[in-house]
Amino acid sequence: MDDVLHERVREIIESVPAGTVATYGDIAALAGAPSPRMVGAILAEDGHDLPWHRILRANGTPAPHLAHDQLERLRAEGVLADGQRVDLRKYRWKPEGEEEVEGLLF
DNA sequence: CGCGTGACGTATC
DNA sequence: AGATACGCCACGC
Repeated sequence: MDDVLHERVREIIESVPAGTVATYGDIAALAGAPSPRMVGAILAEDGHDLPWHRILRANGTPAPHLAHDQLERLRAEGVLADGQRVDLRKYRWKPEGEEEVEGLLF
């Protein structure tokens, strides 16, 4: 195994259902990542197969270079964004109990 | 081993 | 509302 963390992050992101979004910090916490930066780094490296468009920043705004594409993809899934910001309070993915327990304890 | 860089976060001004 | 500072950790040089 290259990196458990690597696999973990990918798994978490794949677990995010359509129409929902998660923040880098959430993914990092659920995956047990030391810092949210790793989430971005992993996505930049192996995020091609993952629904990266469902990952937003802490304030509900997507990455600068992807913002345009990201918001459009999200809109197609039912996640309406106010031109720039997404309603995290409404679309924020809430992890199911077993997922976080299984992940954190392992 | 130090330094810069990065799809980040929080605090502060 | 914007910009700045610091922390955080992996990766390349």
